[in-house]
Amino acid sequence: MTDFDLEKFLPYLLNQAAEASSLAFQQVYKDRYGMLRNEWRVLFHLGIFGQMTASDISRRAGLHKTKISRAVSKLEARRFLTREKDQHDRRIEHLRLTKAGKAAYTELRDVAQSYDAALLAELSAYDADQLKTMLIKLAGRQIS
Amino acid sequence: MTDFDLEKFLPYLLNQAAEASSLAFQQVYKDRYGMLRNEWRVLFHLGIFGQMTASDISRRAGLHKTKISRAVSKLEARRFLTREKDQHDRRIEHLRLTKAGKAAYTELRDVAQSYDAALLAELSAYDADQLKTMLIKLAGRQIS
DNA sequence: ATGTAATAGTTGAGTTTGTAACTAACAAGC
DNA sequence: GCTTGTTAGTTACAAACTCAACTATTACAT
Repeated sequence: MTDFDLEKFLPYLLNQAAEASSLAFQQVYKDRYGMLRNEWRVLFHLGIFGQMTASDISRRAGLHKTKISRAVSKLEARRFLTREKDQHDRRIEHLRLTKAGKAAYTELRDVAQSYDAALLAELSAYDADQLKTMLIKLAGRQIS
Repeated sequence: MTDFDLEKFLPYLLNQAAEASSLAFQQVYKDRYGMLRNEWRVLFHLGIFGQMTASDISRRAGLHKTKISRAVSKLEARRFLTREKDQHDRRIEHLRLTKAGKAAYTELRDVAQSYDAALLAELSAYDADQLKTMLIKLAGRQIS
């Protein structure tokens, strides 16, 4: 009956690794900031790139626009970001972190950095680099 | 503002890679068999290991028991598996694939195998092996 | 200018998931 | 025997996701 090694099937294995490696970080943004995964992602995009529109984030993160829309609403309600209508195209909203949003981002970014380092600690620097290169190759898509 | 490389943050990167690499396979089990992710996983566990209990699968797959419970119900409704109460401990149900379940498993397993091969085609055999070893290390968890 | 298509973003209905509480059966101590 | 605790599995309710439809605005073709 043992004819297929599920644990080595890449989509499965990647999911296991992704969930396991997200767990501890999730505790932080969830328990400490009451954020969801998509909210954290939006926060980081704005923290890193500054002003962006919802569509920009959607394209960059590979997240559906409804997820962005709801995440933005939540973050706005918590006063972590502000919206500003574009002067020339009034369909567009420019999003930007507030002071509180930036503070949250900075703190979470620091957590992320040390957490990432801890995750990679078991690997050699060379292996870590190889790993990320291969993962980037595998991630090379765009969902919608 | 560019002080953190989100695309190289391991939990994020792993999620992106996992989603991208699951996409095409998902089409198959979803569109062709109307299955969800957890149903597919349960099917595979039973296909590979033969008779198991829900708890066995839960421990092995790192899936919460409610997910297993629901997946098992669906698969049973579709006549892909049968339940049999244990003689000595009547809390326990032994799960087993039906003929139809085995057929579905076999077909999906073949799809999975060639899909996995296709995913890894861009990598050298050595790299592929390295990748899986590292992912297994990162996945070394147990969620509940 | 006017009709058609495309883009930005939101909303709603149905589905799936998460969390906790629940039933049922066994186990262990007294 | 009883009480208490543990394990197997299900269910209920709220939260989150999916997908399609919707509004508003801009772009483009005739």
